[in-house]
Amino acid sequence: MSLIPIRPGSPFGTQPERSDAARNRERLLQAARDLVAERGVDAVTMDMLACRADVGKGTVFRRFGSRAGLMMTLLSDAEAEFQREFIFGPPPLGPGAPPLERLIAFGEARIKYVEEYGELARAAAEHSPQNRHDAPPVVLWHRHIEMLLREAGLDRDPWLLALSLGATLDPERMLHSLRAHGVAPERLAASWRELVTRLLKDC
Amino acid sequence: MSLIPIRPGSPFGTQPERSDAARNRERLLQAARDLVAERGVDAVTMDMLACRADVGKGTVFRRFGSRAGLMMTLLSDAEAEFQREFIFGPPPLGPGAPPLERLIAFGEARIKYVEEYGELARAAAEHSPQNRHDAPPVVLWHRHIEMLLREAGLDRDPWLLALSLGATLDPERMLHSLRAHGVAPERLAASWRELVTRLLKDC
DNA sequence: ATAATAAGCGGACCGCAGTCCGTTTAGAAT
DNA sequence: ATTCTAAACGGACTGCGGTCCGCTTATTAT
Repeated sequence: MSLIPIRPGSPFGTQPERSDAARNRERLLQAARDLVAERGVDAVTMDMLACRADVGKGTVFRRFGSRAGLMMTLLSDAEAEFQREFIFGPPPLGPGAPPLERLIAFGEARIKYVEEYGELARAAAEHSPQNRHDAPPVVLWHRHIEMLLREAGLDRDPWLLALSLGATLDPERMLHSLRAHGVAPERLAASWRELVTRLLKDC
Repeated sequence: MSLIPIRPGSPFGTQPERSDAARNRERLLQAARDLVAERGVDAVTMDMLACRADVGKGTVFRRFGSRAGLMMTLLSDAEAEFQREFIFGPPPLGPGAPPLERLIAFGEARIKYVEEYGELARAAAEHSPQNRHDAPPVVLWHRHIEMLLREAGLDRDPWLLALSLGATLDPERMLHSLRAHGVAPERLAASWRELVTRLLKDC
């Protein structure tokens, strides 16, 4: 399902999960989606979730590891879809277009993603620089930007430059611009376009 | 003392703090510095601080408002010094040099700042997008970058562009590169130089 | 000196994320 | 069907940041 397996599911040799575990997982995911829908991401507590799903608290943490892990799980379908699009999808986001256009499209797609899932994404990164910067999806985005920079001929430490560009697209930061400062998404997109266009000029 | 008054001190008409309050503030700051020195920022808890300073927990929070507030207070001298340097100090960091050189110097200074105070700065921004992005010093850095961009002739939404550049210099992010990935500070500086140089080319 | 008062104080208390460990149970082996 | 065992479970417990509120005390006015 996800291109990068975010949670438990099924590495290879491992036997399938027990039936009660599967049932509880479904109950938990359903309850989590309901709670997020009716109260907002930030108001959902792990106790609340355990209670609503009618399981013990230990079960919640066994399943998701942490609050951030729960949020990642809730995001994983959207995340997988996003990954599919920029890896296999049609240009300009997917392969086929020149790198500058792909970069621009990548930024625009991220902005839309943050508009829709920003709160979840923020909660999925909270309380751990490790999760924030080295979670598999983040590393993948980073590598993708780095690859596009290389393709565009930017050979001076593209890894760090990709980190800088990634910082611009950070969910918390963009969310803050959008919500706290009322910046229009189109303006964010225009600024991103301007930024990468200038960066890649004459390479 | 600080150019931007970070904590309580003395707005104008307010009478000076009571003597016992002053004494407790000194005790708290001394205890906080000691604890940070001997156990590291992340290991210092508010209870621990209250206990070491021999005051009640309520007093700690009355003084600093939150853990982040405490860390900001511990940073305020270094922060004021940094502000002085890029506002009034000698070029290329201070006024007098061309904007590109000032930008480069600003990034370099921030990198040194993070090397020295990164953990404190990270802790000062934790648990609140509000504090992270709209704290007075952050706003000041942002304005400074924006001003330099304008001076350099970059007139397409310099406010948002400054936000992007600021994101690159974010303490948590740089700290993560430095510590978790072992990136040398000189490499960070070189990447920053490359980034802003390309951005300001042909303006 | 005494009284009045507001700032300051302390620590019990709360909510939340995350852990621990004794108990239950699904599913395999016989 | 019975036994076995490892996975799963549940909820009491811990640690931390942060709040609340009744008590204390420095300071000012009389």
